[in-house]
Amino acid sequence: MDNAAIARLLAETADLLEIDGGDSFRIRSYRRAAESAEQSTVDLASIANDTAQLLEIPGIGKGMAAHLQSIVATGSMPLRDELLAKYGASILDLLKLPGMGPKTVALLWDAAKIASIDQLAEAIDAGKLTGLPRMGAKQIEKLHKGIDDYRRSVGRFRLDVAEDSASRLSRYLLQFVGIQNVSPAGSLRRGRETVGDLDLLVTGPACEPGNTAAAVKHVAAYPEIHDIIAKGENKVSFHLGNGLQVDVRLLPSESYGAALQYFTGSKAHNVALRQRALKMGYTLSEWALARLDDGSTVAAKTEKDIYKALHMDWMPPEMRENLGEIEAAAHHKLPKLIEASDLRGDVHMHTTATDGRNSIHEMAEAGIERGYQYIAITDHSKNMAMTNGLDEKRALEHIRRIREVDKRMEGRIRVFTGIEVDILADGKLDLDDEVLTQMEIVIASIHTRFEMTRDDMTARVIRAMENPYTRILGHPTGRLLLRREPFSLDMSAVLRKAAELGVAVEQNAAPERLDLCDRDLRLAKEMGCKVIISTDSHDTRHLSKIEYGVRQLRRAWLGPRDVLNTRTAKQFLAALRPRP
DNA sequence: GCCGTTTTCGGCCCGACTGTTTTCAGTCG
Repeated sequence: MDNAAIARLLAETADLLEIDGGDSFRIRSYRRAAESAEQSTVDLASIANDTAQLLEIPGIGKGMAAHLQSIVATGSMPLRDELLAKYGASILDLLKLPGMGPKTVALLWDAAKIASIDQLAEAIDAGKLTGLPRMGAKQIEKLHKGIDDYRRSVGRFRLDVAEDSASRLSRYLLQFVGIQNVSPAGSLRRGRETVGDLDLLVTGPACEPGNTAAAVKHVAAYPEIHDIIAKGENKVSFHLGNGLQVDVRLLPSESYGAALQYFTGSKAHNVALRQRALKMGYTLSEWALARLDDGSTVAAKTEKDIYKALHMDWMPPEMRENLGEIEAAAHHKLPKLIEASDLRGDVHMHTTATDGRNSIHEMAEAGIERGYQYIAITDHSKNMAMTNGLDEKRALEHIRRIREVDKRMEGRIRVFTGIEVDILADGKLDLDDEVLTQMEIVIASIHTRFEMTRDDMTARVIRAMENPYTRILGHPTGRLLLRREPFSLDMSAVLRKAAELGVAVEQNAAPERLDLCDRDLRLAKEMGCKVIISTDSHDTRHLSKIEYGVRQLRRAWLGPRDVLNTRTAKQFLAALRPRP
């Protein structure tokens, strides 16, 4: 069991305890232990026997150490089992609905023994919720919508989760001598923000026709398999423990390119490509591009061969959505897409001054390690009380410390002073101008999800951008993938205004955020809106998550010139809206 | 349940917003 799985069990226990009405400080200690487990760089399972070593981890005391040992030994712990027996596992799904916290779950349980989303939906339809305390019409409507959103998202997985599963499985598959190559295809390869299932293409001597039995057996013996759906000569389908469906296909190497092309998709791209092939007297399948008349193979071994035979340039998978890439490739006019290595700086991150886990200096060193020429320290402002947000006085002290570190780096990296200010209900920022005027980078972000109309929400964001100190609009849509829908915002009005004012819009690269979807990004490019990409990192490790945001930019055909932080430090500052 | 001690127990990030309250509880960040 890895640390992440242990952390999940502990967090789950905390949720259950909360529903059960347990002591809030006790609950918090379970949460902290979960966080600690997740963050820890030592493999907990391997040191579980050594109690002394466990106790060295912050947030782990005698009780928690015993829990950990139980988890590693049995896969669970008595307290969790007890609570699960009482409520059932699916009661935890209820907490995923917006506006639904432990108290409300407990209320629903006490009043109507509701313990799952399906039961809640039934109860709403039957009108059983009316009359319950704190359950007015609005609240019920909110839950109803939340259930709809939830049901739309089940069965999909975030890109980073799928990628993680894919790379672990790949490592396992490659242990087999006859397997030489494993490539993810499908929406994972195209860099979609969420994926429905995993397509892995496998080649090597053990994958040649008539010779696959041993390789199939190896695939089916993968320890993380939950249940096998189908097992044939060339394909094994199964679910992983986390519910992700995986299709592993064994392919002869001579049709590898055709298969990779076919299984990468998208469907729309493939349909258009096959039409093109037909017009040229060919037929395209997962096995090969072949002549229509005599069936002889024209190309099959690599994707490049196939596109070339269709008189096209090879294109990155992120572009394959039939949104003009076929014509562009045929006219040899594909744009150059941005790459992570083009970026010269990351300008949104937090430190221990607020809710980050590393110091200014550590973040700077991590920036250097990534090859950056500059970073910006942008901690939270006072309205974010929970994060220990900075008030005016602390913000000024913090700037002084940032400048000190900047000086101490002696040009190895520039460290910009900055702040992530909160946008209040009326669109004002929560810090005084005297402080903001000291900052090189002012990111204005919405953190509170107000129940307001689309027009009011849009006006609020625009008002915040009209503040002359705002240089960047931070995580503009507030979405959390598979958990929370974006704000109700008129995105084209926001982007138009940003372009007009010269405010840069942030693509938040964290894989659970990816604020701007490809459509928003295309819109931003069309309108000449400045775009920056950043990680909103709370620790040094998170800086590498920039890759996920970059893939989203690539899906919208953005090149290095379309993104401000591909520029040098000086050029970057000059490209931002001028300070008042 | 953890931590840091005042070695035996008290403290443990807090403020804004919403809906249903007629003065506040619950959720969120």
